[in-house]
Formats: sequence, C-alpha cells, structure tokens
Amino acid sequence: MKAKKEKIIFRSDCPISSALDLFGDKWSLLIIRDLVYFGERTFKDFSGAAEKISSARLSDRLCKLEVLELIIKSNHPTNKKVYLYTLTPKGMDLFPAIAEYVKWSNKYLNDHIAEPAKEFAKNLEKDREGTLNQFMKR
Amino acid sequence: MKAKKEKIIFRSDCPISSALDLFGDKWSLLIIRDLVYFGERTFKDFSGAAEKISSARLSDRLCKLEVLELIIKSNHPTNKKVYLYTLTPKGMDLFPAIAEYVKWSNKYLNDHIAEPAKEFAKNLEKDREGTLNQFMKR
DNA sequence: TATTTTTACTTTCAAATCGAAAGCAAATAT
DNA sequence: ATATTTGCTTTCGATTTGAAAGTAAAAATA
Repeated sequence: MKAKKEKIIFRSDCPISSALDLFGDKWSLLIIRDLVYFGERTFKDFSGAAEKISSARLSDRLCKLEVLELIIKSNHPTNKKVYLYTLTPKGMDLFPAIAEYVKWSNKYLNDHIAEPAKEFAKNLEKDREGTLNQFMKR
Repeated sequence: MKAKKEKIIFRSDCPISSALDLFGDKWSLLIIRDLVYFGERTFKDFSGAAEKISSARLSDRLCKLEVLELIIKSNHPTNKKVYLYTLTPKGMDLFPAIAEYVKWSNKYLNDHIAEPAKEFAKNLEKDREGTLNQFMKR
C-alpha cells in the first residue's frame, strides 16, 4: 500500500504529458493489456506474463492503477488468499491507445512480433471500430 | 552520441511491450508531439516546452529517436550551430496513438487540461480520420 | 576586430527508481 | 499437522534520472 498515498504531479496541462504522468511507465499498459485480453487476472497471473515483472514492481503498479481507478481489486469467490483484478470502464478506455501501438508495431517491427498479434493488427486495419468493440463491449 | 551504440532489448514478442521498449519513457512521445504540432524544432525549442526536460535527457532522447529513425536531424539552412529535428513517416505514424491519449485525457482529466487541447479532442471525436489526416498529410 | 551571447550539447553527482532475490504471514492443500 | 501456495514486503546493489555547471563553436554585437 506504499503507492496509495503518493500524489500525482502533472508536468503540465498537456493531455499527452498528463496521460504519461499517470501510466507512462514500462509496466502499466502491459497490466491493462492482460486485463483487456483475459478479462480478469490474479497477482500470479500477471507475474507469469512473458515480460517477467518483479513482484515489488507489480505490487506497486497494481496499487497505483487501483488508486487511479483504472482497475478494481476484488476477492476471489472461494479462495480468500487470492484477489481478482479487473478493468474499470476508465481503464478499458485505454484500449484504443494500446491498439494503436499494436498497429504501429505490426507495421514497423513486424518480423519481431508474435503471430496472433499480427492477426489482431490485421483485423484492426480492416475494421477498427468492430475490432475494438469486440473487446470493449464485454 | 552516447545513445547510439546501445542495443534495444525487447522484453517479449508482444507488440505493445515492444513499442514501450522503444519509446515507452516519459519524454519520447512529448518530443514526437512537439514535432507533430510544429513540424520542425530545435534543441532550444524542445527545451522550452512546458514540461521542462533536462538537457542531458533531451540530448539522450533525441539521439535514441534518431537511431530508431523516428526523427531526422538536419542542418539549419543559415545557422551552423543550430540543428533542425523533423519527423520521419515512421515517427509520424505514432500520432494516432498520441491522439488516443488526448481523447482519454479529455474524457478523464478534462478539468486539468488546456483549452486548445480540448478543442482538438472534440475534433477527434467528431471526425477522427479527418483530424488525423490534417496533420499526417503535411 | 574583439568580446559577448547563444546554442547544443557533455559532465558531474546526489537522489530516485528499478530488478532480483529473499522473506513473510495467512490461507489452502495434503 | 505439515507442506505449499499466494500476495505481497523488504533489502540491496545497480541503473536511471534531474539539476546544475561546464564547454566549445558559431553568431551577434560593440
């Protein structure tokens, strides 16, 4: 709960720099990504992602994202030790930005990225609205 | 020129994490932002932005963005001491992602952001394609 | 022409942030 | 009753950062 009390200092009144001040680190969007894709995740689930976030960083980031109301932490229905993290609409609204990263990487880092992501990028090019809604309407 | 020789290490083959590995820091997108908006900028111009990047960081980031071929550094037509930075198409293609940040911030940080940015966000909502093309076609 | 100023950096250094590993307490599984 | 799992926290050395000062060359000014 270290992250909870910190105040966010905005560098300016620019919407881009302000957004970066909130979640412009190396990990936040990857947490959002997992939640968009899987709907809900546990601490262990996040830890298992390919990028190998450390537990200290993950703990810290989950707190911050919760304070920002981008995610919600709730109890597991049967296991008291496990928590479930899900996206708020505010968090889900970051998906369009994430999708633009997917498109960019598909265009410029194509031979480096995974096959399923290429598929997703193709769908985004073909029908942006529809592809986004597929996830955001859930 | 310290940045030139460093190799980029990708955390995974995910397009989102890969994009963040390239320009997922607090400053890169703000440099891109300035270039989208102003077309070309000098070192001093960037330094003058509201967010007050330090010269060491600016120098480092400009190098990296140049190596990534997101920006181009060229000579000033008359002043030998001054350099002009401009966007490549690859760099300009980050604008849609930036625009999504503008939309998000306009929705969720509305009373914090500057008036002109709100105008821009409104235009984006009304006619995304047109508003993006206004900048990207230049 | 001499000197002052401007520009684009580089250097330095203390502070903040980070990742890796180990530790921990409560809950669950055995 | 004991072992294991889970979601953290703690520690600590390494990396990254920002602020400030310094530099060298070019341009502007006197």
